[in-house]
Amino acid sequence: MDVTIYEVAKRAGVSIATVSRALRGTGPVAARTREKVLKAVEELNFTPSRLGVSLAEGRHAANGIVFPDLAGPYYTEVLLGYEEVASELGRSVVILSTKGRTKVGDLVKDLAGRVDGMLIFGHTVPEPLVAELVRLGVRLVFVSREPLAGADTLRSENTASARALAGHLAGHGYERFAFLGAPLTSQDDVDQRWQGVREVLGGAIEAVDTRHYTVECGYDAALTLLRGEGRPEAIVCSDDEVALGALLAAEELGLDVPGDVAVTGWDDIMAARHARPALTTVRQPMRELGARAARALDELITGARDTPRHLVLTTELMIRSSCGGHPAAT
Amino acid sequence: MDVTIYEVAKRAGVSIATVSRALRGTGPVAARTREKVLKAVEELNFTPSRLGVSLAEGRHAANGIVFPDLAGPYYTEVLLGYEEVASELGRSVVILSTKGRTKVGDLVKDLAGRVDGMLIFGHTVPEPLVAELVRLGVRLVFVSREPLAGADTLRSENTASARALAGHLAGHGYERFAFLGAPLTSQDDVDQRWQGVREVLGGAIEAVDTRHYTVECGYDAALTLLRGEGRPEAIVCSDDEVALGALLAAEELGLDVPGDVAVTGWDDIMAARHARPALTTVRQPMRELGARAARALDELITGARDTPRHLVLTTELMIRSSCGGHPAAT
DNA sequence: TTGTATGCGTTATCAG
DNA sequence: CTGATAACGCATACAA
Repeated sequence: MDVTIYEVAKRAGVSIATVSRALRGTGPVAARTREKVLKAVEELNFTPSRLGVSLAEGRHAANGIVFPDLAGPYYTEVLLGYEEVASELGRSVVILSTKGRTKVGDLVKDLAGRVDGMLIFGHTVPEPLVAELVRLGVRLVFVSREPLAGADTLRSENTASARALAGHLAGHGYERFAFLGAPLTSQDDVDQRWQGVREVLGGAIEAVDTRHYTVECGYDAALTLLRGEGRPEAIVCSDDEVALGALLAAEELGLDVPGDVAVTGWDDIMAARHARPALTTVRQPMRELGARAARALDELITGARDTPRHLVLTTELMIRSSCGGHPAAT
Repeated sequence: MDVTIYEVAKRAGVSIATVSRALRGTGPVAARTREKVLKAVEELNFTPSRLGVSLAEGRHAANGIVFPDLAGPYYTEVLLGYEEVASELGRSVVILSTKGRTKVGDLVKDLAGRVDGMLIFGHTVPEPLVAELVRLGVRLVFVSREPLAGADTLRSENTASARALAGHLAGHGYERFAFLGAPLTSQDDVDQRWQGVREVLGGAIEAVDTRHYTVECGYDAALTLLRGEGRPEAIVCSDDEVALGALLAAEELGLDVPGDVAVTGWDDIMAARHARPALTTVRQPMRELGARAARALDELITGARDTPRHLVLTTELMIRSSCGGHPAAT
């Protein structure tokens, strides 16, 4: 990456303007001239400097994405959907993980200076900074967060799905429930799920903090829960990984699922279908969340749309065998 | 991101050179002058344009990473280790997934124009292009690949670990083995593992193609294998995910692990420890692979080192219960 | 159809 | 200590 447009121009015996035009087809160029240019480009192995192009075009042709971590399939899937569409649209993606990072603000601002817009997961970024970014005119799309002014938001439906799930479980005749999830910070996905099941189950369900959304944390919390007094008949988990942990805990204790205790997850990650018993869960279109975010960002950046949009994608209740009742196909 | 250094200079009543110096401490600036500049910067909320800085500095302060996919913990872990250290070194990371992508060459070249160097997994990029990148002077570090000239390579030890694993299994008295892995393309990690176990087990082990390194593929392949004639006594899997699939297949068929058939994995992903039975596997320092790659790249880029280095990280045999014999702690 | 000149936002050199 | 000014690499109005 050393040869510049000037060298190409000199070798082809034309001006840099002509080289530029010939390469990007942005203006009239005589067929013969084009050939000369192309030949020179070939011989010199010229590739326009991204920096030069971006500076002149006034755009980065890159999207950012900030996530807390990449543990588990959820963030990964969204990321892949995002990257795929971004790439399709000719945009690179620059990542930023905030896990264990101090000075997130500086990192996010730096990122903002490298991209034309970015996807931010939930409440990964402190609210004041979000406000500042909006004020600075950074194109933003939030995934898994409540709507806010000045940015797109995108999420999967939670409350109604949670109600449906709870209703299904109640239909099996269970009467003592537990909700296993990380700290229920307001406004995020998990909180909405909790609210949903609670609306249906009321006092029959109690929440248990798992600290994190991991198999390990789910396992630990479930172990304690299942060993204690008044073991619940059904455990509704905040996501599939926590649920997989619960499944392991049950097995560890020699409890049959769903015979002794029913377990449900959320997301429908690949492992959910393969778990024993197969996990009843709520399928959320993770990949699509990322893909849509990339498209939305593109609209915002190109100016195809200038008013924020708030979208909620629908989910699907996947009844499998871990919740008991009528056994279903996997 | 609209205010430029000129506006700051004007407001502070100084030249842009002084602003630049005041901000980066790259030259003498009177205390009083500095104050004025800082005040103007504050009031205008000025942040130097990344593009301008990069163009002038002649560096992107960014690293690239190209991977085939992000399915499973392996790539994700390496990526996280990479991003963490890169961030520590003040470098962003821009990603590129090649899965299902046509024109990988163009994408990789574009990426090369956006970063100061990049990490490439195994043989994700066609060899001719690798050669071209090397020729162009792009700083490269390959992870999980055999050494090549002009670039760093980094991998975990495979052959000896595989021999140790095979030896351990042989010590349990098994006599019929199967190796479950994706197509054994030459030179990559899995191939080395296969060679290793083969050296020890010889004709007693046969290879089975799983197409991909996923739980699903492992499950399918193991199901066929375990249903067939001459069921193996031990299945050595190319990685933990395939092994988890094998575990599920065994359970599906009502076979006890390790009673009826032993199963081993590779990588020691989190799920390996939580699997029932806990998976005997070879721990590979995935996170460190990424971290080291970032450091190596930094050395190459800053010029702290100019001759390629080829590193092999050591692994650790994790004997757990899925391989039979003496039961061990998890 | 082609060339000239300017802008894009910094950094850094070299005179004052 | 400070200020012009030349890079850096390209795109693009505007002229010719």
